[in-house]
Amino acid sequence: MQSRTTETHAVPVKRATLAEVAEALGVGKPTVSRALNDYPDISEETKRRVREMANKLGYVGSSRARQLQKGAADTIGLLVTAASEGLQSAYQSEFTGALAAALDGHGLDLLLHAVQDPAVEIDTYNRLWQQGKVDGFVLMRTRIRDERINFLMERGVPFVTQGRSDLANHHSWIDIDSEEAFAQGIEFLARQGHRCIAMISGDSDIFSTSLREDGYRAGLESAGLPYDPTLIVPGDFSAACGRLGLKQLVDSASGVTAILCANDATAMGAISQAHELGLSVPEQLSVMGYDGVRMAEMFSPPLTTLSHSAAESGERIASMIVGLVGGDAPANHQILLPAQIIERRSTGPTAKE
Amino acid sequence: MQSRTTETHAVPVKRATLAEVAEALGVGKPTVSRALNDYPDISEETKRRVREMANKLGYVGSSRARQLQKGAADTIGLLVTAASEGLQSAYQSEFTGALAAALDGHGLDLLLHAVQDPAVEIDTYNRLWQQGKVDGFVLMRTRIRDERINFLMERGVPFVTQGRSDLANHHSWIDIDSEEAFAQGIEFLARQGHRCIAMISGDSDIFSTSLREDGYRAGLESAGLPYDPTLIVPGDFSAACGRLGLKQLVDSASGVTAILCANDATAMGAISQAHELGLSVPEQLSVMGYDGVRMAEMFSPPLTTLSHSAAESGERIASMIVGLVGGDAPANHQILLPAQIIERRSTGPTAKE
DNA sequence: GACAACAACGAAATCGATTTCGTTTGACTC
DNA sequence: GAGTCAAACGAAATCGATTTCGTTGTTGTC
Repeated sequence: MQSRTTETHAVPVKRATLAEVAEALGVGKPTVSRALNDYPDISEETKRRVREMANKLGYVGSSRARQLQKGAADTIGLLVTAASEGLQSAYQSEFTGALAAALDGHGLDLLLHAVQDPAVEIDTYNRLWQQGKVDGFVLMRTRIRDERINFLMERGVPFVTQGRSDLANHHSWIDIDSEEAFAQGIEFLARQGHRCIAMISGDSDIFSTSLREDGYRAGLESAGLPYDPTLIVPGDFSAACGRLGLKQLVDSASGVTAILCANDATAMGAISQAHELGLSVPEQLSVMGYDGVRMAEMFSPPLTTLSHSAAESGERIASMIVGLVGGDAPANHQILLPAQIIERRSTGPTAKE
Repeated sequence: MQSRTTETHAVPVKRATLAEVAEALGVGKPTVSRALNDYPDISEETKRRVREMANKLGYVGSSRARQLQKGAADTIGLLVTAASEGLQSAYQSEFTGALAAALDGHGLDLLLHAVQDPAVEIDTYNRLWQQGKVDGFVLMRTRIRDERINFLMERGVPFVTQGRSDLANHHSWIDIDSEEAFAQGIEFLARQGHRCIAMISGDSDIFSTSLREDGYRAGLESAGLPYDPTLIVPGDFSAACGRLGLKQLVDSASGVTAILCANDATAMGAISQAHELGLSVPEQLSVMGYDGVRMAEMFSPPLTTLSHSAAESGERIASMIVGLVGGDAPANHQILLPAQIIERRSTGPTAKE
């Protein structure tokens, strides 16, 4: 590693204030403020002059002062936890990007905070809210008995979750109908002739995990296949657990010919391990993922997956949180989006061995 | 899609103010403020009482008011552009997560903004700065003649770039010694017997791209291999360009036996395409990536790559921007970090055909 | 011509914490 | 006991925009 220093030549440029614009124009501050905010009691002529001068002086209102007075930060908070891999997770980062883009469309900024120690998670939500740095939150990966939700609801903090929760009827959320999606995934595999289909699941404390497992069971049932609890192997949405899970399934010689994974990362890990064990996908083993992250398409083999749009989720959540913060939406709003199968080459008809 | 609404039961809890704490204690506001900020001219006894009461009242200072008075936002801005795939890029999202975590350690928050239209990119930097929403910026993916750098330098806005630039001597940056890394990558491949090594490169307007190509050439030279310009195929750091690039190299029947890609995403795309064309990796073709993203390990085959730590880059950039913003560091600071080869299974000795 | 009604704009208060500049109290000196 | 000095604390100003509440002119009406 090399490291060095050089001189800096920065010449700070001071920012123009509203008072300066007012003085330059020989009018009062309220006039400038209202003209810029397009109030009806300012004449068109004055508004024009004010806008012109503001422009000329390169005036951009201080959001600090504005926030203090108006009580709004025009910022939404998003906390990612190391435990859920944070932005390491492809889906979560795609969603985060989409959310940031969508919020921008509403004039809001996104405050991203990495929570390292789970013990201070709630404190961080509290601090950001109390400090007035954010007007509300977006929560990813809702958990079973999610204390964040209780905490925020208790103090009336606006928030929208990506994923349902135990208290789903009492707050705003957006979610993918993963139960239905997993059921369809199983039926799809069954139609291809698979009789013994396993699932590598997600963290047991994530709310959505049980929904996905329910879908797995429902799919099995509607396909007329027996349900064997040992065929659901626990995981944590990581690629690593996909490797482990696959090895375990193969070692147990359960006769599995297809595996539906809790998400794409896990599916990729499973495939990677399968290759390592000399199993070819999909000839000897079909693997299906969930989420439809972009990388899935570039995987080898390209991943068959239950896809849903991070962009759409992001946009809808943005609208919802804007409504909540703005107070236009006194009631909670809940949206369930469907996922759809994208068939690629990690799945195929079962081999006749 | 389903959508519904339910009633909300939120009971807003008002936040305690400094004045309230002062009154509850029967002391003046300045006393509370200074006690909480641990000023020396407040007696220990008073500090204790103030802290106690503040705690009891659940007082958390409004950062809005604090910002207005102190002129600092305790927030660093990071803009991701759609053009550079933003958080779609595994490396960029890993880095972003690491940066957020590191900033947290310094008591700063990260403001993430997605720039959709390149035309308003500079405006956005300007707005965030003028509004006082951020104290400084971190720039990713520096470009050749990067106007963001000129803009920020001109107005004395604190910033640190991840990647050098034309003005590298005049601002703070952190970068990976990609030239050296690529040279070593080529030498590594050459040692395995490869004589015809291609490169799938990155966007030509990204500063680092030329460095990587220089490294490629330097490696060729030190390995005593001839340089053929047609063996550098242009790309854009995406997986898609990896697919295209590989196809092009194969079609041209150039006799290439190894490919060094501009980053891991491109390498994965290339491998995926190779498989599709019936080429086995690494038996018939070796592919090496750059960055060392976590997914690379789970790929099939696991990717040999020139790895460097996003976490370390994030931490160092955080320290640098903190220094700049705090003014402790009047001079620029520049750090060059090394990358190292992680040999996995996407590379191997050249086949004797 | 007196008075209501309205349009257009300003002075001053406000948001909540920090800072500047004193003031008070007590200890200590000679 | 007057005078010095430091420790401990407060009143008021400050940051910059917004809001409240008037205050000016103007127009319109009878």
